[in-house]
Amino acid sequence: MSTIRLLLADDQALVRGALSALLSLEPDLEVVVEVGAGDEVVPAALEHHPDVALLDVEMPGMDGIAATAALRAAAPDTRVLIVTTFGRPGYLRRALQAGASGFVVKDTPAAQLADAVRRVHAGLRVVDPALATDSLVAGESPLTARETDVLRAARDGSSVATIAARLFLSEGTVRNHLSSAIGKTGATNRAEAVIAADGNGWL
Amino acid sequence: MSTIRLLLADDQALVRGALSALLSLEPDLEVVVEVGAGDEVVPAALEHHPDVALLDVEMPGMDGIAATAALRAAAPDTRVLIVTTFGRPGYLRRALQAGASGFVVKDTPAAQLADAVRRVHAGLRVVDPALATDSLVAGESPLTARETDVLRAARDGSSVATIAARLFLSEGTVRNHLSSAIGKTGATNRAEAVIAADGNGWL
DNA sequence: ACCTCCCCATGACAAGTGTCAGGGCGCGGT
DNA sequence: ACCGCGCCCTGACACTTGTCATGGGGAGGT
Repeated sequence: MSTIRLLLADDQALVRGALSALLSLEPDLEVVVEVGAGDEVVPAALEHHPDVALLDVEMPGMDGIAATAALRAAAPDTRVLIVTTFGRPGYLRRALQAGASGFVVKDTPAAQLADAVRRVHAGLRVVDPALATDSLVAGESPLTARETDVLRAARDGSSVATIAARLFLSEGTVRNHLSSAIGKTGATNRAEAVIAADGNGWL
Repeated sequence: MSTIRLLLADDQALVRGALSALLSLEPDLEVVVEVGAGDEVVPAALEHHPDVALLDVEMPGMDGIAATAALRAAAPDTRVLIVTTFGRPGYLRRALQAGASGFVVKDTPAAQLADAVRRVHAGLRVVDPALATDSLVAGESPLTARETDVLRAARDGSSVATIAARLFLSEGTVRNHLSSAIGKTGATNRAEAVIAADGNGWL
């Protein structure tokens, strides 16, 4: 049986190189290509035909979730394993919806990573069990599209006026959306709502 | 000449293991102990006498800066190389003040890490050049102790009343400190001030 | 002794924010 | 045809927030 060919995507070069070194210790695994941005994933996959792609969620250009969807469409034979820092419940759900076969957070023991890769390659699903339950309780985002937009625009501390200008809305509308989002997130406050929604991976 | 003995501290097990694998590829480097929390650094160092300690800044328990200071006091022969995700200017300055010999961000090429370790071991200082200039322009925190406290308490989106209660201050005083911090950070707004100060590593 | 800076506080005003009731438009499902 | 829901808007009200003037107390430097 031949080796499992891997694509590695992470924006931090040091982590990327380190993971590559770690995985290369396994005789049945081989890193065939490394990239540092989401939009390099598909071209690299088309050129090197990896069996499994390890993607970080936080990346410049295109994030790991979008890259997953793009990769599934362009190279359906390549399975996707998400490897990320943050165990945001929403990330897991969205990653699986986008077609990922596995989801591992970066504080799982190093020894398990190679196993996860092999399982994904074998067609199994790999999901952090603790995270899976969190994902169920947190569920899907209760926010409407517009509420999400407005909240996202509020992340940098912008005022209502600025948000309204950026989204071409009236200030009153922005405040209504914010108020509604605050209610849905159980916050009392714009800043709290942003933190809550972001923590659940809803933004 | 014998090998350089390394201590590795990072809260993400996967990254820790991966860095260990990467460094172990170098014949002159040897990872003798790995820890996942800041307060485990000193005990581990006392037991294993590493030549160089690689510390992450963001860690549970004690952060990498505090761990650096503690390590310098407890084991002066061990040199410290900070390896961190965020190139916050304030981090660099505070790390060097705490006695670190080097400062590397995680998106530097993997090949350079081993070099950085060797230089630190040789007694040289290793500092990301781009970061060094940023650190100069950003400089030291202009915030007073109290302003820092208040801003830190405001990070989670708390209201003035909550902050005041938590810090045993009057609401008016909290607002004065906030207003002053907003002015100093060039923000127009509490949320912006938090982001700006945090981005500079002042919190 | 004096000055400066930080700390804490008060009171008052203007601006920004969160909430609510109301109404119009469009879309999809019963 | 009707209803529910998301979206956009208005106007009004109460509350929070940011700013400013002002003042007292303490620590440190000249």
